[in-house]
Amino acid sequence: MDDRNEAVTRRRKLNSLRETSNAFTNQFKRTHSADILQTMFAEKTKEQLSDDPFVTSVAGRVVLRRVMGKASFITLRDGSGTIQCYLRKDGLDATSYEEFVELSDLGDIVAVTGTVMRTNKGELTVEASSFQVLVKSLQPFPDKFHGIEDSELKYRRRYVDLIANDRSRSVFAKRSAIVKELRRFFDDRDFMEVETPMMHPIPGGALARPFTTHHNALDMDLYLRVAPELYLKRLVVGGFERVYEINRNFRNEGLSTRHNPEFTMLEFYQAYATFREMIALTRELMRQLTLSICGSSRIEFDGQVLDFESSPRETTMAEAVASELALARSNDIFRVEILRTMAKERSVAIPPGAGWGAALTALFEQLVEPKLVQPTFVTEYPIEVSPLARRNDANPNVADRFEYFVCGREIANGFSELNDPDDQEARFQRQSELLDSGDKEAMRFDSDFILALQYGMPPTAGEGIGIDRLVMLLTDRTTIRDVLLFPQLKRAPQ
RNA sequence: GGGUCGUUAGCUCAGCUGGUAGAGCACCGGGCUUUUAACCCGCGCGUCCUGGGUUCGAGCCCCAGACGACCCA
Repeated sequence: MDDRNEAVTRRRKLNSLRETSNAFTNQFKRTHSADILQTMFAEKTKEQLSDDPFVTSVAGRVVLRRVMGKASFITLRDGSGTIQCYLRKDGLDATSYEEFVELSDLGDIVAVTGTVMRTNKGELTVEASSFQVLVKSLQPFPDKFHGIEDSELKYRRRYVDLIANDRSRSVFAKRSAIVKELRRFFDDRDFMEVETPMMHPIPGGALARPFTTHHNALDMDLYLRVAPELYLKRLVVGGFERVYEINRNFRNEGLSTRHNPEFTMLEFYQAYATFREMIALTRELMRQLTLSICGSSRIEFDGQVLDFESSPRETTMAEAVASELALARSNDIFRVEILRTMAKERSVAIPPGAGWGAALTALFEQLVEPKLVQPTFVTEYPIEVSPLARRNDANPNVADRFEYFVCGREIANGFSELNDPDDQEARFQRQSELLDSGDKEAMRFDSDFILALQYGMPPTAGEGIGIDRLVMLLTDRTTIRDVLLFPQLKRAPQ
């Protein structure tokens, strides 16, 4: 029967509304948001409210609806929170109460004008003197208790998820707060926010496969950026000594609980600093962020308590891998044949042309990373896997670089920047050889960047922090899709 | 790319050994003027993801595919 089909009955109700009024009016003016009312009258008793009536106009989506014959309660949600409304047949004109009972539904956006009261159970409520449907919702409303559980529906129709699930709303509110807090942190330290190109003629700044596109008027292939790094360093050459950018990167890779093809990255660069200062800055940033966003520098993630107050652990990559492999002789960690043997024994895949550095890194990523639960800084990354980082003065095989891990996840990557144009040129050369031999993640030779370094870049340190993973950490979400408003999915069936 | 699990009413989910498809909420009808996931009575509204196959008979078994989740690479 059609009259049991909710979409049809809602459509019928809309038609009735169209007959008597402007069904999609924009003439209503609300005077208060839900949270303003809740704070204004938080301390007022039922008696105080009835002795001193306060008239208000509110509007929002009907998220709960309880009709009891000649009186009803609805809960409205607006952008700020919720407020209950009480509608009595005697308190409204007959047509308004009729419109409420017969033509409004869960999910409609409605307006209520009335006086603020408190119910017998103590809930702040607007007692309606007028009621109006502002927007008729034509789609059935999700389960009022369970909301939307189906992950596919959640991601494809995020708006429904946001309407139905408090948890989702709060994750994205927190995400916004985190980004705001990051800006404040860097602004307070005299960093300047900049925007650099998203479309690069030569992709660079990270070991990753880029997306390609084409500019018609210029008849020119372009790449969506994999990182802003090389442009930000050009700005440091130009004299902006502290810059940061929060923006999207694009990497043409698979999807997983930790990877989305487009993701948000914070990168910042500070002249006359070294990676040591970046480590200190990161530590302070994390302490402040956890405190302001989560209310404590001890937070829970995936069932584990993480401590951002105590001094973070620090280790070198070689130390970490050596201790994991329990090597008999300490020098073995520097011998690539030994590493290859150990990798084979533990079925760790080592890339074909890998030297010592790439082999060590592969072992590290697969054996050590997942075990770094408490905040940990890992230093002395091999030069082989660090084509843009400054060579260590004492050990030319490693870079003045660190990565920061929490709960087995890489949160940040920073280093003292390579500002020797000749060394950079040699590193690019090596990368383009790798590219030619089929490594799709290798970097391209960027001669304009070399030119920039030839003008002279002050000694500088820089760092990148993956915002999505940071948000996951601070909102206790184990999948990146839960912190992206519109995560990438396959094409919907049919 | 590989493995495992899932897809049943608008939503959340049951469905036995293969035998005419179920619940709660929502919807629809009735009652109810301070409710709180309101409650009470009545009503089950369906492309069982898609396409093949086996069978007298398939939501269930087999094959292929789509989408999703998790794990691995």
